[in-house]
Amino acid sequence: MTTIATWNVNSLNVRMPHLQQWLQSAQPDIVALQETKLDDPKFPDDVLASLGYRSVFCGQKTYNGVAILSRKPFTAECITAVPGLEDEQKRVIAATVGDLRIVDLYVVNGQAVGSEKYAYKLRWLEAVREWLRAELQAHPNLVVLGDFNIAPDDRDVHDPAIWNADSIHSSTGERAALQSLLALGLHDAFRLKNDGGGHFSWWDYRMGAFRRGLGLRIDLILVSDALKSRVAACTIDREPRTWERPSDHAPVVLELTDPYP
DNA sequence: ATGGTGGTGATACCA
Repeated sequence: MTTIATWNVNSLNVRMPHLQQWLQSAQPDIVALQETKLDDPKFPDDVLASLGYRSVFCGQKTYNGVAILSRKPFTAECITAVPGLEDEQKRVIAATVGDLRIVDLYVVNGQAVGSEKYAYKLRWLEAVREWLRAELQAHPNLVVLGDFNIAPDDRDVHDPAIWNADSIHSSTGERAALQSLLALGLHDAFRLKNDGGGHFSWWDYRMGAFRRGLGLRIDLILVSDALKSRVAACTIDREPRTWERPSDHAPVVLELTDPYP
């Protein structure tokens, strides 16, 4: 079995103790991180190495920043930008581990429907789609995971009246953009194993949202056609969200059976 | 009804 996780840590500086504790208890093979908020020289790759994880990372100060951790060696140079997209923001990293291609995304938040940041979100997702089209051609065993900042459908929001067609994270345009990624031949791994609503990966820090169960499922793991039959489980680990000074996101964990033979 | 919380870093900005 291979365990692959995604977690928006909202500052790796602050969350390093949480990450260490979680790595030790969950024992994932591969972890995609978002919002590390660290310049590359400050990335704690030595500490992670002492815990048994190699890392590749692409960060900046204060905002954004992504990384992939792996117990097994990376077997190709990593990519840290969307080909052909002009973008200062460090939001993507792709790496290869064994027979798996891993693409880690920190999708643009988008602020509000109709804003400039919303337009940037949709433009960015279009460029990512064209990149993923090429990645799929080159790497049939593709996992695309991260903070998508999009709740795929109404089961993925606590209140569809609040999170509606005009709200950021659930708008018609964002959901269409996500569907066009899936149309490349990708599958929302969580939905391969769970049908119901009320499963969330993010809760606002404000108004006791976590305690009251008011969340969204916006952290996703997508798998290619070739990997679909290897998905054994996909779960959201809410426990780290209960810890003191938590990230506002919970880790999402995919379990893949090993290829036969 | 606005502000409610948190990270960064020193003041607003982003989420």
